[in-house]
Amino acid sequence: MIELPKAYDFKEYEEKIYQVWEDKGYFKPTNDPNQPGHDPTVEPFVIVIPPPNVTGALHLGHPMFVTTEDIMIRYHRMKGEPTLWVPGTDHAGIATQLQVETQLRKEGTSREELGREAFVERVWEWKEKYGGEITHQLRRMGASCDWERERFTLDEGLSRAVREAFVQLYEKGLVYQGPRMINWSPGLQTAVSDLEVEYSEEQGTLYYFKYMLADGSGDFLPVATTRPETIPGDSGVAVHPEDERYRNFIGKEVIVPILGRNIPVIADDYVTKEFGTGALKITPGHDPHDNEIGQRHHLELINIMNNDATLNENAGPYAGMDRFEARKAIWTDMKAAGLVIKEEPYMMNVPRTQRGGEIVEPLVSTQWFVKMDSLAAMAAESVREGEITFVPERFTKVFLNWMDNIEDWCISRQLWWGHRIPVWYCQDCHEVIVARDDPTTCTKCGSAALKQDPDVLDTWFSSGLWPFSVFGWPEETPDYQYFYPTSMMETGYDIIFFWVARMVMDGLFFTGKAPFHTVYLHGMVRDDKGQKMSKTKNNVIDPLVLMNKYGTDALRFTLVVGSSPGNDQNVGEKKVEANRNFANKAWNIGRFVINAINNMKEPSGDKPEWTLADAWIWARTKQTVNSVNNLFENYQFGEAGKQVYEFLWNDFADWYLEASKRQLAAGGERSANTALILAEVFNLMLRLLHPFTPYVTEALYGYLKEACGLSKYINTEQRTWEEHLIIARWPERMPQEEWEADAIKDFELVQEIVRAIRNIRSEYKVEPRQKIDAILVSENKADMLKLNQDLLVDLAGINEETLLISQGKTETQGLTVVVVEDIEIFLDLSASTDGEHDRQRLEKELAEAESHVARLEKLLSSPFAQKAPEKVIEAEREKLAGYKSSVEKLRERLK
RNA sequence: GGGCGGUUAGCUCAGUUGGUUAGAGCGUUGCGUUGACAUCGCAAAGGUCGUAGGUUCGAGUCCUAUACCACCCA
Repeated sequence: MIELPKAYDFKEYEEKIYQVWEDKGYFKPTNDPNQPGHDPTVEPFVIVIPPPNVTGALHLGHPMFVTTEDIMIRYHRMKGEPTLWVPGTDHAGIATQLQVETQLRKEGTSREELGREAFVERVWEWKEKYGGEITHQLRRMGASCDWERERFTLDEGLSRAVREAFVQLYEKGLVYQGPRMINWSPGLQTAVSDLEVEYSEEQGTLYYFKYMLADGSGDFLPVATTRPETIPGDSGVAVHPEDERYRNFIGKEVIVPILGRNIPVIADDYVTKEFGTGALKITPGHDPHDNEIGQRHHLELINIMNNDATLNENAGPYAGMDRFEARKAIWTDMKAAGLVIKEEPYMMNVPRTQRGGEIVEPLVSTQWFVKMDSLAAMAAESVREGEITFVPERFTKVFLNWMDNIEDWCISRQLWWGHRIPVWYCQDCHEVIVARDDPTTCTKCGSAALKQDPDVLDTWFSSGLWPFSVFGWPEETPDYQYFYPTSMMETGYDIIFFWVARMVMDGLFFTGKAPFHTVYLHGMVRDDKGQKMSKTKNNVIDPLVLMNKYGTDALRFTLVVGSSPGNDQNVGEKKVEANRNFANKAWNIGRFVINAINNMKEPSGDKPEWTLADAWIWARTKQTVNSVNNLFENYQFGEAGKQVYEFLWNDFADWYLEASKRQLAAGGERSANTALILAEVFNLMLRLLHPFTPYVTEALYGYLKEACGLSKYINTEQRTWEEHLIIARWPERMPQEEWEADAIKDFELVQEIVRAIRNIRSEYKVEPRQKIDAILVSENKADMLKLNQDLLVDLAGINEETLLISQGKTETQGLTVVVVEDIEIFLDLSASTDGEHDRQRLEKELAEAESHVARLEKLLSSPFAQKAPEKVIEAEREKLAGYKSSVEKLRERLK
């Protein structure tokens, strides 16, 4: 006999269950292409994980994506499809390098002191030690991915893919090296891509000063800037060609303050006349817009900055100063020289690095770039052609807009941790060699004096290849052939450009195929007030804390239920607690069901009629199964989870379980059949719920299966009992049958009657235990109610001995009446009744019913009755009839 | 400047082919523990669905305008 404890203790189950799943190999795909008997025609469902970075800083975004992806994976696995979820992590160049550098600093050393080789070795050691942390947590979250296929972006195979990709791009002229304006991070000492720069609105100052004319006339052009330290790099001053104020300055020369160089005044309609003074200093070396203007007007490009953000010799007297120091110094000097007009406070957009947050310096530097226009065009076309669809759909536009306005991608990083750029420079003949395999001699002059480019590639360069590199590309492995292209890319909308865009471009370019057909983007997780979580706000919720306190299932359910795709999600501890309660509710429903099976009596052999409650719960079960299937097919997981929740709690537990108690006690076939229905409905619901809350459902399934197997009276052949729920068959749609609508309608009427009586009991403060005498009078429903009088007795606390259900008038003197449609319910509340109060209540009910009658009569005499579909009109007519008979009965009572 | 999302109960949010009394969780109020569940049950209060127009027999749902909030891109 199976007996469950009173409450679900997730700590007892989670780890064990995960271990069983993994040991049994359930995470591995069926129809494995590496095994004999593989059938290539069966389409698999495949997700490659958006690789979290190895630094392993866990946040709620992780359980968010794990839950969403795991739901899809478990659903497809239960549907019997070959299902594969490939896990892995990326090497996160900057983040990881920073971690290790911090560690080194604590040890009193540095990466420079260690040297490149020793440093990289240290990072690998670090990765071995801490890199498993994040994957360990993914397991805790219940991620059912195939750990034997786990990948890391710096693995040998993936590194080969990166090299292959680089070389191919180079050979096709899509990778080039050159001096271009990039974003330089002085603290990290590396270039970063445009996407890695974030702009923050910050209070700054707008400095107004004089650009003196070189002709000695004493005239000047007033110029405003937020960055006076870049003045030494100025090579022109621009005004709008139609600006009357400055028209006669165009073509003249002005003198760079302090440095005394002469530079031209040019006209360009980029200049906004209304901004500042309407005259713009042009620093082509240190501002992306100025750079463009500079190119248009062939202005000199002057680099005034060193890599550590100090000024260089081109800055004259300011050489050696830090950029912010120089800002003060030059302004002081200009004040002294009488060149300053004024300063005013100004909100400016400050570019900062995503990582570290220091101010990024735009400057011209020699870096490697990927030429994006042709790649982006391919990606955009693929999306426009519908080869890739977005869920929610609105992200299509975001994606296309980015693709249509793409800039070349700076892929070199001045880091040591990452994929080294496969480019060698011959020290003798200066030949540039780009190769798949490390060359030993120069291809041109044969010299062995080769030096590899010191830089590494942007981490995202390898992430873009991830959907196929994980399968062994460029090798045509069985995995690659079978599992690629994948099915689904699921990730947060914040990285649509980082990952999704690059994966699409790379997939199309390198494999000729879109890497997935669907992109599902989830929203950001915020705190319970809708604030972005951040360390500075101190509102970060640690998923581990939640999981330890409420269990994994509760957290998973919280993250996905009650939100819709692509929308941000507020998470507070209260919600997780509520869902922990739901897991416990499911547990206790299971306890009850299993207990019912344990106590089954030997059936008499007669075929039992189904009760109304039986018919109703089965009809509702089918509705739920069908609806959940629809919702899953439309990626509406939140709504699907909610419907199962509501079915289990409101229909199954609150009503059917209560109704079943007497049926179970009845013995014979009635009892046996009730136990079977309980078991079957619960079984189906466990299956629907499993993708959301895998642990508690798996535990319950095990007990249910065992209980059914132990019962002498359950023919276990009637249902397939798969060994574990994780691989149990998903409940497919069940066609609706004729009887269902009536069963639902009748049961709902019973529910209404029960609720009405409960309300009266509550209103009149009748003790819950006290049975009350009742008479029900109904012309049309008396027979149905008689059949189901047990329900009224049990659920509404009616005295079974005295209950009278009749079709016509009976003696009801002194009884309190409640009306539900055409049913009059007379209750003996003589102990607590109050004539006046009663009258008021009935008048209130009458008024309400009358207002409905009036409303519906008006509606049905309006054009609605001609134009609306017959089904809708009929429903309204029925309602009207119900209210009309209520009104009639109530009026009679009030006479 | 362009774009996207949001505005529904005290709070946080659902509400996907428009169907006519708008839902949940939490919170609040009242009652209740001898076998599924106090991690609970029963009941109650609480909403002119941002505003103004429009389409329609019918609008929280579609269209237009507008206000506010948030985000993305430049």
